[in-house]
Amino acid sequence: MNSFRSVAKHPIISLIDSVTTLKELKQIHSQLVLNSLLKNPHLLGQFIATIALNNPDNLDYSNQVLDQCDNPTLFALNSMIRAHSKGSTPQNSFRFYKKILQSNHNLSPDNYTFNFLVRTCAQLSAHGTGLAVHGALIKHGFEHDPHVQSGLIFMYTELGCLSSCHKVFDKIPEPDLVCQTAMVSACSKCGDIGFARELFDVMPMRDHIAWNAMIAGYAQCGQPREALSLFHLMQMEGVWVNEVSMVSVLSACTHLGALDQGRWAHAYIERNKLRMTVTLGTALIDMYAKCGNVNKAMEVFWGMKEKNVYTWTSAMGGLAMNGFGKKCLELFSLMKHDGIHPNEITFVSVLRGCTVAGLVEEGREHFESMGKVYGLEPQLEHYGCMVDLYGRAGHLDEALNFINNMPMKPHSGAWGALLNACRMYKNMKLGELASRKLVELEDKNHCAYVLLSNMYADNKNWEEVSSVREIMKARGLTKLPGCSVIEVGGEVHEFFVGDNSHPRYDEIEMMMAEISKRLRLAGYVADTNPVLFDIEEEEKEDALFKHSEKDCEEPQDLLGLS
DNA sequence: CTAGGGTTAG
Repeated sequence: MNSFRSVAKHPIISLIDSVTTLKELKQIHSQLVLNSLLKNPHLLGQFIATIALNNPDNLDYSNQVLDQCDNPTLFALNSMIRAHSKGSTPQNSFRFYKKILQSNHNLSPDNYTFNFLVRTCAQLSAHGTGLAVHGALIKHGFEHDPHVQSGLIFMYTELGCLSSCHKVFDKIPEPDLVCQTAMVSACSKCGDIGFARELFDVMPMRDHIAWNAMIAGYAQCGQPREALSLFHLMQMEGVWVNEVSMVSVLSACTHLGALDQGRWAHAYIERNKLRMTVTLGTALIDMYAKCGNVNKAMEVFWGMKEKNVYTWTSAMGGLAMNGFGKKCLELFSLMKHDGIHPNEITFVSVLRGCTVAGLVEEGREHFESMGKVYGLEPQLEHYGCMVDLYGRAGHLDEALNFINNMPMKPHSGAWGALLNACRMYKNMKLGELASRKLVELEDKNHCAYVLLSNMYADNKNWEEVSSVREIMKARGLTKLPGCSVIEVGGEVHEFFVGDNSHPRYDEIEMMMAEISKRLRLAGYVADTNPVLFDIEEEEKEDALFKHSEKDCEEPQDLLGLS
């Protein structure tokens, strides 16, 4: 009996798990070769699996080892497909699938092979290939393997193909918990949250992952209240809550602007000693920053031992959103210094930081660097940010020039940013052009009409104002009222413009008057320019005082950056 | 000796 046939890991293989450097790995490799241990195909398979799965983002070495071997086992090849499906080069999975098919040692793909391959297709969003793999696995008879089935549902979810998810799911006579949860997730991610909930409600057994999937579904599809109420139910039913649940809860609080509930969630995490994962920390930072407590967001940020590109991007975006442009850019430098590579979304935060700091030239340089230094292709969002950057700085011609030189068709975001800038700087001519373009792109967009009519109002051109209003009426558009949301004692209150329906409106109005008085005493003077046309001058100032955002200077030494 | 469902930044 060959001792290498035993099921247990060879001690040398176990050693690799603790190896971190390539140098050490090579030493172990040469030891194995010197002792002829790698001639044993099972040990070679274990070796390859271990080094590949430990470094899925750099598979050069395991590729080399495998290529030197002329009779790799199915286990070794499956491990290579698996590692590639998890890493940064999933397309290479297919090389090993071919090796299985072309093997002269009578290998044929098994259920593991297809499970990993399906994940590769999901990772690549490769629709055609996904269909081909689906066909191949049916041909090889693995259609009824539950692991493969849940993998297929996951793949079609990533491909955005809900009807295919249904086709797979409906063919399963008795779908298990995992397939059911995958289907709940598929429906909520592909836009059918109602059916997701129906499925969830009729599940005979629901574990904490099923609950997490349903709560995440609500949080992701813009129904944060439902997410929170389902979380409440989850606690009532005594289901195990973990850090994944809390990420969705925080995300729901963020979308509601519910700082008190967000604080409660933070306290809950600490009280129950949940693991502060990178994802959870990032969700906390995002919640605090977007609910307006940027200092607390940064406190969480600095307290995190491990940070990834999401964490940094989130903190930078939060700083920019709260008006701390320079701090945002300082953080960008620190992030690069820490060896974290920025991605497309990071640059959205960077460009916003430049915009709020008014750093036009620096913004342009960062934009240029995306392609030249980081190999990232600017997307529509980045072009929109650049128009905003030029526009808010008053460089309207450059903003227009930028739009005209975009390599793709300018979207409403670009024209909208220009229109907004035209109003800020009272450029009627350009403003008319921008709003015309905006209406061409989406003729049901209120913003174009409203901004344009406000511009005419600024100019006291009342005839044009009413003509825009007439057009809006003719096209069935009435202005959506602006809405502010505030949360008090766990209850969320909404206020629309001119809305006095709140039960405690009188008290609120008295308090607002008091705040306004103190603001005036403190020297705050309302800027009445960018305000709606149809109210009188004193009324305008009154309306402005009730608006919640006030421009303020960047406070110093607040954010632990200096 | 390998595998499946849930989480974060625009």
